[in-house]
Amino acid sequence: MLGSAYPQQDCSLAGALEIVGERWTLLIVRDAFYGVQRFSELQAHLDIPKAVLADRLEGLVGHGILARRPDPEHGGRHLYELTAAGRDLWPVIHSLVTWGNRHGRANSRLFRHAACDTELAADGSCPACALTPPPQDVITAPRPRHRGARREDPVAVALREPHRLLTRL
Amino acid sequence: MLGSAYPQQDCSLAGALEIVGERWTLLIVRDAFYGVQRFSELQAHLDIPKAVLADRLEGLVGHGILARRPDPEHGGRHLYELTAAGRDLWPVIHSLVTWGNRHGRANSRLFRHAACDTELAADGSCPACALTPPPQDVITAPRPRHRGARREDPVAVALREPHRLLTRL
DNA sequence: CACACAGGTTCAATGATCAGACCCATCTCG
DNA sequence: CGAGATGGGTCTGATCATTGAACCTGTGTG
Repeated sequence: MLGSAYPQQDCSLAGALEIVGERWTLLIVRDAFYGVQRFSELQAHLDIPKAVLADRLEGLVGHGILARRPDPEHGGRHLYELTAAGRDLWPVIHSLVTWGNRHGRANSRLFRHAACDTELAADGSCPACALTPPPQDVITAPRPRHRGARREDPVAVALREPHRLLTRL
Repeated sequence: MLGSAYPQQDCSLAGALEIVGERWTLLIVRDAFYGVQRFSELQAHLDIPKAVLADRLEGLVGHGILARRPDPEHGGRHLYELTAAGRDLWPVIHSLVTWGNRHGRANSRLFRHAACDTELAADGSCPACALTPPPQDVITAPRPRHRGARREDPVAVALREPHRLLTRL
C-alpha cells in the first residue's frame, strides 16, 4: 500500500490498516491461521513474488503480529508463527471471510466449533454453545461438493482435510 | 491495490479483499457508517486525492456497497449511501477498530449500544443485552479526555458530538 | 565435491498513487 | 443578467510500490 500510512487520521482503523491493510498482508495472516509457517509454503500457496513476501513478513514481524524463530528441523531456515496480537486478528479474518461469502465469490471453506462441530455464525460465535470460540478451537474444512480452481501446491493439498486452526500443517 | 486481484485464490477472503482491500476503501466505508454522504466531505475528512476518491467511489458503487443518488437539495450533486451489502461490512470495520485499539494507536472514538448506552464488546456484541446490535443501533462518540491531532474539517467537527451510525451528519 | 533447495536480494519494467492544474455545471450575490 | 464561488470531477507529470526473472548464499544430500 502506497506510503503505508494515513497521516492525520486520528483513528484506530487507520492505525490498523497501516499495519494489515497492505496488499497480501491479510492473506499471509490467513495462511498463518491455517498453520502455514514456512516462507516457501506461503510463496507457493499465494503466488506472491518473493520480494513482496519477504517485505510483508518483515513488516508483520516488526509489528509483532508474526514471530520468526529458527526451524529446529532445518538449520538456516525459519518458522513464522502468529503472536498473541496476531491471533487477535481472528475476528477480522472471520468477518471478512463471512462477508465475502455472502456478497462476493462464495467461499470454498467453512469453519466449525471443534467442541460441538457446529458451523460458526457470522459474528464468529457458536450458535449451539452461545460463546465465541478462540481460533485454536475452530476447525476449517473444504466446503462439500465445492469445485474451485484446484490448486496443487502442498498447502492446498493439505487443506483438503479438515484442520484445526493454528496447528502446524 | 495493484492489480486489484488475487488470481487463483479460491477463497472468499481474497474475493472480499479485491473489493474492499484497496488503499482508502475501508476508510471511505467507515465514514459512510458515520453518516458522511458527500464527495467534498469525504475529501476534506480523509485528505485523499480527488482522483483516487472518485476511483474508489466508482468501485464501491460498482460492487454494490455504496449507492449513488441525486442530492435533492442541490442539483447536479450526488449523495453516497451504504447499501445492505455495505452495512454488512460493519463487523469488519468494528473488528478492525477494536484490534487497532488494542494493538496499534489507541482509538479516539468509542461505540455504545443505543438502547442501553453500554460500550460494545470486542466482537461487536452488547455485554448488557447479550445481542449484537446492528449499526443503526450503535452510537459513536469521541473518547473522553482524548487529545488527538485536532482536525477542523466539517466532518471532524460534527463528530465531536455523539452520533448514531448511518444517520446523516 | 557436486548438486539441489530454502530463503532471500537485486534489477528493469509496469502500474498505482499523488499534488496540482484544469474544467464544467449549478448556485449566490450584486 | 453577469461574476464569482462551490461541488464534483478529469488530466498530467513525478513519485513510489509491485512484479517476474535473475542472481546470491548457506545448508543438507548423494
